[in-house]
Amino acid sequence: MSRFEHAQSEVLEIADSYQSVTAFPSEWRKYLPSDATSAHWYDEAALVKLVFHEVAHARRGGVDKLLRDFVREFKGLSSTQKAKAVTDSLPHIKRLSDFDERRDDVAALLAAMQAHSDPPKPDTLGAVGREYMRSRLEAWHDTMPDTFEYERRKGADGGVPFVVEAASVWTRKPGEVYMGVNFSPPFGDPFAETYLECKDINGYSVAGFLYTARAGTVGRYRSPDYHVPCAIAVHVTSPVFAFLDRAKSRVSLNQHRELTAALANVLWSVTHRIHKESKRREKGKVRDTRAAAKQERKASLTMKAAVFEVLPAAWSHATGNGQYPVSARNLYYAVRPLIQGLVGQGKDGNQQELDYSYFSQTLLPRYQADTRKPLEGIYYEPRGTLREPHTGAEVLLGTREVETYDFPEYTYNKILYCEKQGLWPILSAARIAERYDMAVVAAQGYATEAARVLFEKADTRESYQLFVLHDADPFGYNIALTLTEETQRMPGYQVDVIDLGLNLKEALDMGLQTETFTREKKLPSRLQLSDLEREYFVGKRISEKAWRCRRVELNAMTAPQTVEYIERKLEAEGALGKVIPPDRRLSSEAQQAFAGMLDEYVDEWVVRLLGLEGIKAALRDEFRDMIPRDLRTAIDTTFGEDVSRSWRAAVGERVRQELDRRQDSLKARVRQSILDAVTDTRI
DNA sequence: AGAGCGCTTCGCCAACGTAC
DNA sequence: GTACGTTGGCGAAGCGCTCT
Repeated sequence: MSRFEHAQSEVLEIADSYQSVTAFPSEWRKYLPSDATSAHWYDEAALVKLVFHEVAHARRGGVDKLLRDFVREFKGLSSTQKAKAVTDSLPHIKRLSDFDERRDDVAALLAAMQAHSDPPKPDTLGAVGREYMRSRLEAWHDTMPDTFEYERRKGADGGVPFVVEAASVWTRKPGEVYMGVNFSPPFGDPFAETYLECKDINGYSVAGFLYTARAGTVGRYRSPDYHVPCAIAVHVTSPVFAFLDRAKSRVSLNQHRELTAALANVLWSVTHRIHKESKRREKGKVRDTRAAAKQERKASLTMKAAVFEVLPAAWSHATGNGQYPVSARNLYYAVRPLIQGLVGQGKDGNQQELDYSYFSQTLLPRYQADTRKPLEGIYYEPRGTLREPHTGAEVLLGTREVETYDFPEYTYNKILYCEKQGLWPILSAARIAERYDMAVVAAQGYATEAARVLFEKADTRESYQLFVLHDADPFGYNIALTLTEETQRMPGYQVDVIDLGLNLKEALDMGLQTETFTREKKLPSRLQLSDLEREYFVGKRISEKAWRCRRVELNAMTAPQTVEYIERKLEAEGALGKVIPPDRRLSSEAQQAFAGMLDEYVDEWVVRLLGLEGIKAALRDEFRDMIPRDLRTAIDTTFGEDVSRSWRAAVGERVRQELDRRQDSLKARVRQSILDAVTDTRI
């Protein structure tokens, strides 16, 4: 809504609330529409309008006035001598209808009439006056003593006189604005679109001006409660309003500089004390609210502080005092209700919410770093998998899994970290892990803490060769970097990791396809880039904070290319050979294998020689009645002893009971069967 | 001229967002 | 899941304006 429309929309509201400040009849001299007007109040256009209004009237059967009579109706021109002097200057005009042929002569008429009469003084217009305004304002409001102010200005605007007066009084309850024009309440606000300005106060319409002066009382222009409540009276007397038709009035007043300036002036005079005091109170108010907000903030904690404060309790609650292992997410759910009431309100005025990733990725690690002791039993969900060659074992890279993982002896001597999980099927099919005795970590992007703990262990406590495979883009490079060097989250971490690439130059030399991507962040600051890499990764700026860059992804290679690439790089980087343990281990392995295999061999031949399968079948048949029937009772008994067992276990146990009970006779029968078999001459 | 106040600037930190 | 750049709010410090 424009300022104009805004002002306009207030007009009706204002009009409704206005009351006349005068009561007719009254004792004051006042200008009435029926009073003679002065020639000085007209401009040419206004006089033309008046003259031809008379001419039109004559056409419809009215009197076609003599010019002389018309002139004498004006203020200061009623004497016959002055009228003669005016008419003499227009010898061709007898009656007003004569202007029909000579429209231009109206200007001459106006000039002559103005020349022969004095401009009327504003005093002739009269004013409501100080005492009357005081009595009215005090009658209508509960006012504060010694706060009444009154100001009057007289003047002329291009010869048209005016009197403006205004009064104000401090009230106990918010007051009103009373507006009068020529001793009458105006239809609308005649100043609605009039710009009023005095000193640093300004505004459209009286209400707007008063609002800026912090003495607003009407509708949307009402000042806030902490301002000085007041009532204002404004009165303007001027024939100007008689000449302005309603449609034109509001806009036209902007032309009346003297009048509007005087109006703004008297308004300023009667409101500047209110203004000052309101401003003073406003400052206090602002200070108070600021102090209150500050107090509020002090009373409430930041999210971080609140989380740190409740973490011990949340931990106890979530883990049952350390009884159970609990994921970071579960701990988060324990923290959430506890910080209620500790943290303040967010920007939207609602209680601030704790974001899971903020909690788990920022606050929880920082808390543990600050307190220098990890929260017992809290683990992060695994992400990524380590696959051992030969054994087929898979290790999920989670906190707990890595903690309990023991490197298998003489099984592999290399670990490859691969940024892309999708590469695993290719590596698996190519049997790279087995051919190089190399475990493969298939991950997604940045390594988890667990993955890096594993690497640290493999590098320092054991002596594995570590490799990383990544995209030829800034983030791939950074992933490789964070696998080697410490980060905020893992201070002190330092592991030798061999970078297999993808290196940008190599990728381009291989003729791999590049692709473009949009970067909306700075490059990771720790990267050391070659000129070529800088050209590709810095890219071209396409907007305020976006760059168009190029990269090569691992996926740009075909599967055979990938395999060939990895093998080539492993050779080039001096990958260790296959795992071969020392002599002692070799012979102990051989002994173990020998013993194991011999045992198997003997077992098998004993079974065959004695015909054990036949003996077993015969005994099964013979002791068939040992199979228990009271199975449901047995299950009930077992469950009663230990509810964690299964029905299968209960049945098995019952069968064993029966076997144990009759083991002597069983043993005897087995013994007899074997003896029979041994004495059998067929062996 | 000095006190008091408010505005601007700067650095810090919590929190968020974007990238993998 | 992790890394780290960006944002936004706050307080401290410094400066300048206003008022007395």
